[in-house]
Amino acid sequence: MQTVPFCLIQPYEGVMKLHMPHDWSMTPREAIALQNQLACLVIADLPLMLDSVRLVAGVDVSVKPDPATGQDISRAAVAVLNFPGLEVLEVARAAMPTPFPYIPGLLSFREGPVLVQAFEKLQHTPDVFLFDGMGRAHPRRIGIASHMGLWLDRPTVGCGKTHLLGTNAPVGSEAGSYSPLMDRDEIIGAVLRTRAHVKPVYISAGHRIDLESALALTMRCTTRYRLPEPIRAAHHAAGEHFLD
DNA sequence: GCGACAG
DNA sequence: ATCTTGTCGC
Repeated sequence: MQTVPFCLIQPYEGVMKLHMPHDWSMTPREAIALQNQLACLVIADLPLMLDSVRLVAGVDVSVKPDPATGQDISRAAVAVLNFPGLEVLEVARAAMPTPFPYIPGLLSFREGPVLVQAFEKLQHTPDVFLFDGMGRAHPRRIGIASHMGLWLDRPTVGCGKTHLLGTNAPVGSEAGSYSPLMDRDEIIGAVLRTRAHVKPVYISAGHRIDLESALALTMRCTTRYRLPEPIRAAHHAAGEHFLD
């Protein structure tokens, strides 16, 4: 009698429901038009009660050329950690040919498609997602964290490693210090020193969360390193391990 | 025209 | 993002 190795049994569909399906194949000009349409749906003034958070997800994508064909392959990883323990409970992955060039302001059209595939495999329903990139701190107020937040209909936070938009005063040297990130008269995010003696990160509300909650969550997800643990776990999973 | 520009 | 050598420090 044939038996299926237990470790190979994988449900085809996960438990996450996606709420904002739309086509990803479009020109940069059309992508900008779509962003302008979707931006008004983003909610960025909703407090998130951290005491009610049980699961936090980190999201990341790596791009590497296929050794054989040379074409770029995007690999997405979503790591689910318990909170506040920050132990990795699940890692969902997906891969596909990179569908869109890197254009500042249009990152979600490059990384969104493969991320959606990874979201569909999740066996947990995270209370909040941390993204490697911006949320509202974006020219049209809809960076990848906000855009994916609409698909997930769950709280999302943008945590970028470098600057995209906005101005800010110098950030204090103490862990937890931050300066508002301004675009004209609007607060679009904050530059946050997660640890002493490290470069600050760029935090912004993604969707269904406010900036204050995003900052507090980021600090409570950060332990020994500059970046919060969920993102580190996702980055690690998207980079090295690749068996799909 | 020139500089800036998430990952 | 990825490309890459050495180097400083626990």
